[in-house]
Amino acid sequence: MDAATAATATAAAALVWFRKGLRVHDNPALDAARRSAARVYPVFVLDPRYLRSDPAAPSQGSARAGVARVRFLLESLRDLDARLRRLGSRLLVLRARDDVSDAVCAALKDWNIGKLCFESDTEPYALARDKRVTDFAAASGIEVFSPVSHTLFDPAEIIEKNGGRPPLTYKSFVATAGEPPKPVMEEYSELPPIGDTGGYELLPVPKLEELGYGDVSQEYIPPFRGGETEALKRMRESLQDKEWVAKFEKPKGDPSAFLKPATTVLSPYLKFGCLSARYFYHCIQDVYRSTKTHTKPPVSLAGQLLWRDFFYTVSFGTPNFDQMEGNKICKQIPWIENEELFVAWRDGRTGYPWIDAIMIQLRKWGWMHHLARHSVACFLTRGDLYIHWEQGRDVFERLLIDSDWAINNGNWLWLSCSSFFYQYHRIYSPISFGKKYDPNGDYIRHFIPVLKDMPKEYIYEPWTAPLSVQEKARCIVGKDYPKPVVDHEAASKECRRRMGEAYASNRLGGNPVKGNSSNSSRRKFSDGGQDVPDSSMSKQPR
DNA sequence: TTCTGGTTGTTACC
DNA sequence: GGTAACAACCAGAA
Repeated sequence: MDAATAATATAAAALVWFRKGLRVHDNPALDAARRSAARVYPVFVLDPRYLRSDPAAPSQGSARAGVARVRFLLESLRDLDARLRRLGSRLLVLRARDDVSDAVCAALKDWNIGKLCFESDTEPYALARDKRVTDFAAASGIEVFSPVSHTLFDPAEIIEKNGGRPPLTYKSFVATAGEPPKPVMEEYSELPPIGDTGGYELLPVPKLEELGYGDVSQEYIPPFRGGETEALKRMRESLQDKEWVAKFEKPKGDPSAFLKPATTVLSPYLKFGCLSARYFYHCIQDVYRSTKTHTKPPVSLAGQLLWRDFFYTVSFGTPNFDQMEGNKICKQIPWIENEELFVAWRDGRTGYPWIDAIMIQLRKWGWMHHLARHSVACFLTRGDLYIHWEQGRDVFERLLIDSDWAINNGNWLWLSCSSFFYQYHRIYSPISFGKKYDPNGDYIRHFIPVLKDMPKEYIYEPWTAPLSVQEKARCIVGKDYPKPVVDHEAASKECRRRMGEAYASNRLGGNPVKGNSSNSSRRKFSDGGQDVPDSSMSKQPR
């Protein structure tokens, strides 16, 4: 159903189910509810599976989310509640006993809801959850309105426009997508009141301390506060500097900048929907209209929002997108298993200060610059350790405050040269890449205090410092700070060799017996086989 | 079948 | 701050 039809339908009571989309502006689901019902119940359901403390997890938080992201979520909910209250409403925070969908269905029934409105969500977990609710609604005669408003475009529409498959390059995605719809930005001063909530106990948004994660050190508070209010303020501040916006080129940012990050840091707000991607996109276009020239996609600021939609679209149209096995766009690579090396990477103890500082920033802030993410992802996978990208993906997914299923998986596929990007001989140096931006090592000194007195000559390679220098800096390598877990020169060389081998066997792989070379120009999406290459391209068959 | 272009490598050299 | 060599990938277009 489109927005206009939704608006004309009337229902006595509507329930707006917030999940992502934690905002009032450009919120078509909320908009449809307020137009069509005399009473509107804005609901958020706390998911115990997402929030329950897990003492066995490698850092404070739940099994699925680190404390930084949980804090960001709670701040966002408090802000949403405050904004709804200014409109004469409030956020109804429910606690699911087990399954979130059960809690929603119960509320729909208990409050005699005639219309359910929620933002469409394309993640597999969300699709399964939402289907349980929409099935219940259909069986109960409850009208459902579920608009696309998390992304610029509707991923399903783009796939259809592209002939039933997702575009696999950014360029073809942009060509297919065209211009995004405009945001819904109508101002209004009040919402319909909430109705009778019966015997429901209405609790305020819980405090982080109430969730049982123990004492959360002040050290682990990221410098970004959650919520729509903060999102809009941050966006306006970023867009105020029109020259900066017009000249923005993503690959040129400084990954070591942390006091004033080189990007907008709006990603966590987009992740939770505190900021509408469409509103942001259109505000950027306004800035472009006021400047003589501006950068273009893929590197421009607007181009970054298109990247986001690109990954949403490919992830929606690719079965098993979040794993190697059964994923047709993913190279099959025999990654090695090495718990010791993996834990060293995860906990920021590789002995490479640039890598470790980034991983510590991740644990403390839940955010790092994009290129910093590249450095550590490359190091874990095809660059040095040759460990499975899914293991790194899990660490990022849990700890990042902007952790986003489609984008996180997409970037790990990219960085591990498993999909999208295939130039595996391009490897980030864990020494020179950071040094290029921050020769003094201020970033390292900030996140790894034990190295703060190491002279700049050695800060990226402390194991090369003479013992007298290490003693003077009160940092003995091997005691106060680890020795490198691998030799980058040798490890990266070996990784290149293995990647070459893996690629060759992917070309040979699939079903060389069944494969029909006369057919090979047609891309086969329906079976497991990849096209059979010209034998002169291949190494020895095995 | 062939060609082109691809957000974000490093080092050496000018 | 620019360029070439390094070794050589793929999807999409023609």
